[in-house]
Amino acid sequence: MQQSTQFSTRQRILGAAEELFAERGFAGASLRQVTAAAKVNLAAVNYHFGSKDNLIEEVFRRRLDELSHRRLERLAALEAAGNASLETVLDAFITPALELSLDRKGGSVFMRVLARAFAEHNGNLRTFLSDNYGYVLKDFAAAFARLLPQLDKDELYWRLDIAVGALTYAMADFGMIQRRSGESERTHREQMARHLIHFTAAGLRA
Amino acid sequence: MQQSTQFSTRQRILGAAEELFAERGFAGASLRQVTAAAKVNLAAVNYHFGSKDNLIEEVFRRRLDELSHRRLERLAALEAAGNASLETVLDAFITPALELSLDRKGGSVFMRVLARAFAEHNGNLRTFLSDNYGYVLKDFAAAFARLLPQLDKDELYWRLDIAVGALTYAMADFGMIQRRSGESERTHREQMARHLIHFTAAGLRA
DNA sequence: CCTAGACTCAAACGATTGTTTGAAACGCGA
DNA sequence: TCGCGTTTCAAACAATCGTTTGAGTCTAGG
Repeated sequence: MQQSTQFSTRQRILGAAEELFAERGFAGASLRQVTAAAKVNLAAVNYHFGSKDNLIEEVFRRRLDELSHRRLERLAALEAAGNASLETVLDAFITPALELSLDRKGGSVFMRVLARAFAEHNGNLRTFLSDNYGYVLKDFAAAFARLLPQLDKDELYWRLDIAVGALTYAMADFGMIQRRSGESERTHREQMARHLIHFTAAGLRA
Repeated sequence: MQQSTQFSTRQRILGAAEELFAERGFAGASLRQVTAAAKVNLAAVNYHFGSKDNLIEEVFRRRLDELSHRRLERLAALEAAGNASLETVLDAFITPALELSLDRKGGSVFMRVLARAFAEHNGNLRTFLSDNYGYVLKDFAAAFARLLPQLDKDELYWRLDIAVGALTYAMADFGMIQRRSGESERTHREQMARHLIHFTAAGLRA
């Protein structure tokens, strides 16, 4: 099924698809553009992934499997050490995403793709993400419920809903804030994570 | 240039385009789907709007002209009455959008389209919106700067960036919160606006 | 060396894309 | 009623879409 050279084609398609989906959307990026950017043959997509829809899902799977694991790992460590607070739990959610977007050349590419997925209000994609990675949000929601016992269930879910929105939007770098010249991408994103935790913790606590 | 019957075709195209853009994105919704939903001839789009790109811009213009006006109107009234606070200024920004999404059958349709526009990171659309409606955000930013004099410029812009993200995402109803059965669309959205103001004010103040 | 399976490739499939065309239908002022 | 500008219409344009095909190349195992 897989060989040594398979790394190349499969992985390059996923990388090119990720970037083009971020830039032009799922419908807006064609397989010809993807395969041209990846420098592979057009038919390679259907050979390795079966269809465009499967390719889209695989773009998410490649990142979200590890991202989800790291988030829950940090959350568990926090609870085990007994120093869970709004700030540390938010950090457990944000920092893995921050690292993911820092160890890649493009920066926040995948986070932008993820934000695009939220816009697909009804569709296979939302179902796919909810079915496969919904448990992560559920676990974090439970942690927040423990930290905010004074809020009733409705109140809590409203605030978490808004918090997820703020995180998604900010991590995707959709905002108007430009990186200051001389400031590195790393510094910029680390500052954003810091502000994001501060802002969101205050909103949840309010 | 315009006649009594022109209301029909032009306006029905805009309405159908708005709904299909919200549901499938700009690239994902074809002109044939739009004209079929609007029950007009395919060529009517290019006759009335010139091109698909122009149609997209017009979908925004139709709503944003009035929305921007109402937002600034409320903001000015607040400042004139001398009772500007974080909550009231946020209300001046949110309530007109709330009303817009309530007086239409589809609900939050246009707000979803607007959120899609933010995902088009580089493109004519971001430039178009920034050029034509950027002054609204600028005026509100100035109002917030007056209300938060203890924050330096950088700190303020970070927080506003995150706040805009939370507002955009929440108004587009991208979240996981489902309307409770028996609860009207109106009640649901009014509750959301209330929580949004509370959350965001706390985040800005933190 | 030879063969079987994994992989790549150019080419083509029918369907769909945005846009254009020219003629038909409409509606109002003269 | 006539005529003219506005609007609608079916049809077609070239281009591009996702997908399939079948022959080709490559490489590891016997």
